[in-house]
Amino acid sequence: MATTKFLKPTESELEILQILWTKGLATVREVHEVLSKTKDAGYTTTLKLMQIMNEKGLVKRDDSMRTHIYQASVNKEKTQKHLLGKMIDSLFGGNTTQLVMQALGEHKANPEELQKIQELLNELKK
Amino acid sequence: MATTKFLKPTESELEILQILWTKGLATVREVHEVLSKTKDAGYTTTLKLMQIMNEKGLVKRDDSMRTHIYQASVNKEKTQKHLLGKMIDSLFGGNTTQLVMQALGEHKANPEELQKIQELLNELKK
DNA sequence: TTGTTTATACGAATTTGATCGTATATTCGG
DNA sequence: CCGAATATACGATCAAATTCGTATAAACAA
Repeated sequence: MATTKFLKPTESELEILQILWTKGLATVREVHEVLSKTKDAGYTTTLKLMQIMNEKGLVKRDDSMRTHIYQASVNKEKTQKHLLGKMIDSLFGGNTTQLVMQALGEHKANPEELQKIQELLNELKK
Repeated sequence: MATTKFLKPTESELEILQILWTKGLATVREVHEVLSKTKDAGYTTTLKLMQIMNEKGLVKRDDSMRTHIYQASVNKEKTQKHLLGKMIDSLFGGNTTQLVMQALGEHKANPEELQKIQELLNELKK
């Protein structure tokens, strides 16, 4: 079995993945357009990043046309899960509850969301 | 007011901060002793890291003796809060609920901890 | 057709983090 | 007192991430 090692995306790569996870398919220009709203970087910088991500296997691309079409090749939930686990270890000493409490305490959620969490909590209590 | 900009600790620095948060005061050797249990690095590497952290203001040290005594100079909760916020933004697109759900779903908590979360949830629902 | 725009490729410079060797000073054991 | 152990300082190297300039080719507009 080809055990695909998890490749930790860098900060910049994560920003690009976010965009690709949202858009599904996108060109470098489209990604760059979104990116440049919050970040100050040239077009070729974004291009290079995405080329490297392609080499690493973080994204796939269709280069059958002049303008290549990119998409994420790593799963969003898996990536979140993995990085979240790392943070729980490195920042909260493995204490998930503490992380949850901090997250809930600090960043307010609306009633609907609280309800969703409540439901999950009910499940877990059983 | 001197608005002290938040300095994002690196992975390695975070490991050292963890140890200092636990120990309170510690020498380079003590930190290194703990560190070397999980990490393979030479003594001078740890020393250098801590010196840099001192320059950055992440730690303070008492160098009135030959063997310097270090302590964290950044607050544990504040640091957790800050980095957690960054992760919510960069990895969960600002959606705190999603992070909480993933954290709870994936990493099991015991009944007592669930109870604590329940209490916080009750508070928030009001 | 011809010049402008838009694309990728590629290489190089820069920055940052991590690692370690070596120099030097101090302390300690005997 | 003297050699071994232990401490800090400092500079150099290495790798990874980021950034961008330039070359070149394709598409487009007039």
